[in-house]
Amino acid sequence: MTSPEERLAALVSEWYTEHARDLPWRAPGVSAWAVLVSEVMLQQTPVNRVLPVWREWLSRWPHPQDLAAEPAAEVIRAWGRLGYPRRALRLHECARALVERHDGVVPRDVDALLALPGIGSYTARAVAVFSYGDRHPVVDTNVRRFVARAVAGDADAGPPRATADLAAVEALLPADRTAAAVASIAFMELGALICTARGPRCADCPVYAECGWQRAGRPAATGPARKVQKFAGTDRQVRGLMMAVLRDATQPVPRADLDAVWPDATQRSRALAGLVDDGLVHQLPRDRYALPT
DNA sequence: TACACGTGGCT
DNA sequence: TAGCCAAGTGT
Repeated sequence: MTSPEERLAALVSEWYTEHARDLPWRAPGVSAWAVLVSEVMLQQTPVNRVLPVWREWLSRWPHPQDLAAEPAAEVIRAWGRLGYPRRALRLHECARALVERHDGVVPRDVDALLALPGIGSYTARAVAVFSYGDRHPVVDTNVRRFVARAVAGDADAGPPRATADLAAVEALLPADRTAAAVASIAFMELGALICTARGPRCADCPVYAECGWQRAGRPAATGPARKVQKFAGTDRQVRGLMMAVLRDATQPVPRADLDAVWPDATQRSRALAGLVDDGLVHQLPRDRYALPT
């Protein structure tokens, strides 16, 4: 007897073994630290942009101790243009926490992982599953979309519901922990390559025949459209421009150099204050600024 | 719950 | 072209 849930997991897992991308953090023997770094870099960031930076980081800092020993400025510079540089700062803090609290070893326990800076519900479980092979539901945007379509029969996932989302994915996991880990990465990969947000490639989908959304006649999305983040003209754009100036500088930068990136003085002040408040920028004497030491 | 938080490629 | 989208987290 095969339940519909077991069948979904089996079909997607079989598809994965044949069609998975050959990504370096999936290679056998890759350390938990390397997996953790990849997961943080991949937060809201496309694979192709992460690849070169991840290789550089793991070559430079193969263990948490190596990153922990660096000044924050080096870490932020090495983050380059990956975006959301607070992630770099948190990864640095995470490395130091690993050294202080876990002897430099990435913990296997989800609650211990959750207690680390920059590690949330997704990343904690991703590390426990993809690195240690344990059985936990791993819920990212790809998995939520796949479950919404294949199981619920909706066009898209609704707003995140942490507890319900975890339960919905848990219900799809095979009992065996190794099979569950494969299913978890397979759901993500299917969402990334086939069950995509725009233009899903349903003709190539291993679940086509049992997909709830197909069976329902591919109904259109119902709820309000997900609001897309504005960027042009926002503080985030100003922060990004200022960070680019500071990354490229070899000496502390006068305020005037940061002011040059944006015309509106009120917005400049707010952006810079935010960067200082976040710990991404240090204010020095004589109104000069630099990346944190 | 809703919002802030970078960057760049794609349609 | 302008908007959409990409393996989320913290507050």
